[in-house]
Amino acid sequence: MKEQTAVIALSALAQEARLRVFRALIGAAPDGLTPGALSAMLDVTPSTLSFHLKELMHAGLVSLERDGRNLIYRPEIEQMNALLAYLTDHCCQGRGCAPARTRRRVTC
Amino acid sequence: MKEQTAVIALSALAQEARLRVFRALIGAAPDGLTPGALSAMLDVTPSTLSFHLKELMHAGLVSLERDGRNLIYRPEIEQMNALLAYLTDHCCQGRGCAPARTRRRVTC
DNA sequence: TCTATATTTCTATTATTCTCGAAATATGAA
DNA sequence: TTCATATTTCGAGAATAATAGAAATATAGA
Repeated sequence: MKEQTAVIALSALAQEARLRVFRALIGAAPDGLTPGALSAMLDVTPSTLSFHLKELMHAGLVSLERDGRNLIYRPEIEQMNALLAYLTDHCCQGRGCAPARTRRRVTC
Repeated sequence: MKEQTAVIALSALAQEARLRVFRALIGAAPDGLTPGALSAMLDVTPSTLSFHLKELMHAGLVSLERDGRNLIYRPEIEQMNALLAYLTDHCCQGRGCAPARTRRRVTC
């Protein structure tokens, strides 16, 4: 992962409403959630929610599928895993500390 | 980890200069680095660097020790691990996806 | 086609964050 | 105690991000 990509992904998560949205999507994976459901459960106005979902999309952290009248957002687990790896890579210059010896990955 | 703590930690990392500082400290763990060394290697003015280090301290992502005339900053690995866990917990409502079956942790 | 529902885009306002020079503080050494 | 080095704090300007109402768009069904 490039530095700029990581900054964009971290910025997307570094906001209360967006972090709630992302975690709600993680919890609802792999089914996903509609903006309407998210708006109701997180008490965010539709236009504000839409703004935040766009940020998460731009960061590659969520994906979107249309199902008839409904839109379904889901978390992009691989992007999340790439971000986690970026944050912990090269720990202790590779020597000694047994970084990433056990790795946190989400597989769904 | 509380939501607010996670937002603060993510905000601390969601900025190019601070992400570079944090990763430099991860790479230099467990020895740590002085502000002078960081300022030189990352080409950030001392006052700007100090502002960013304060943000990272506030987020609990780095710690500080004085050694005579030098200050030594180090990454707070446990806070980082807590953040990684917060981001991936409750994936798929615990069922099915084998989340965190293998966990990314940095141990130094 | 017309209507209702779901969601996004636009626009303006408000709020927050970043940057860096200058001044202040802390330490060790002469 | 005076000086030099290292770093932080202060302050103000510039840049970026968040919010939500109103209008636009897209879909499905009557």
